[in-house]
Amino acid sequence: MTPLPRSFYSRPTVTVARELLGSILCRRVDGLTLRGRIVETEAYVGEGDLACHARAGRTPRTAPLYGPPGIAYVYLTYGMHHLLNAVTEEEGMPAAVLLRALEPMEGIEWMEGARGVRTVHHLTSGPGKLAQAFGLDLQWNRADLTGPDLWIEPGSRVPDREVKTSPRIGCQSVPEPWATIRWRFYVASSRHVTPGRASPKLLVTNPRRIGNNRADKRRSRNTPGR
DNA sequence: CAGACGATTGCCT
DNA sequence: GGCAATCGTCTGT
Repeated sequence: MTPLPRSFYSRPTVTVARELLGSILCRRVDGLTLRGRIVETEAYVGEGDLACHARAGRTPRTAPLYGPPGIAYVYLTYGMHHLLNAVTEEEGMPAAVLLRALEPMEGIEWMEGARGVRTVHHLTSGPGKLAQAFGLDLQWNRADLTGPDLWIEPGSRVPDREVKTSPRIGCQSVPEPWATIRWRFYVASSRHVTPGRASPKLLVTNPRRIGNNRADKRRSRNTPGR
């Protein structure tokens, strides 16, 4: 099929994150094509976004974020998981869309071999899982997403009523408003979106009780800055 | 050059 | 729900 053109990525990152839902991530490998429908994404937008790696400016690791739109930004996290991003906006503007979940379509056996699992709903339901299922590692950093080895092609458009948003997963420790801005996009009806992790104890406090008990009131008196 | 830290996952109780 | 795994990258000495 025809890959999405570079101009697709050369737009506001939040728009690209929304529009990538329903598109198909593809890789040509071992004489076959892997395909998965994108059902979950997150936008990371520039040095001012304190959840974005570019918050520290241009470093050897973040350099691809400053590169041309339509290339891959792949990095290793927790020493073992690779995460795949599509670089967006014009060259020089560090921003990207993190691919968080796919629905496997083609090459499922190959993905199962790469993942070491056979349960299809655990194959690509997470950013680390989908990179592993597609055999992507640091060697794919800066790879051209307009093909011919790795590319994203148009799928069927996901209607607005199917698209939901939430804060980005794993960004709860960054300063506001970046922790709660709803820059995660996912297909509501998909069973392949990530379940997400339970929030840390202090953040799951019943909202009706925040600031409504003695301990909280004493705390706020003693530490007015918080 | 030592030390801290993840845009996560899977296994444990 | 808790927590360990594991290493590239960044920071500060």
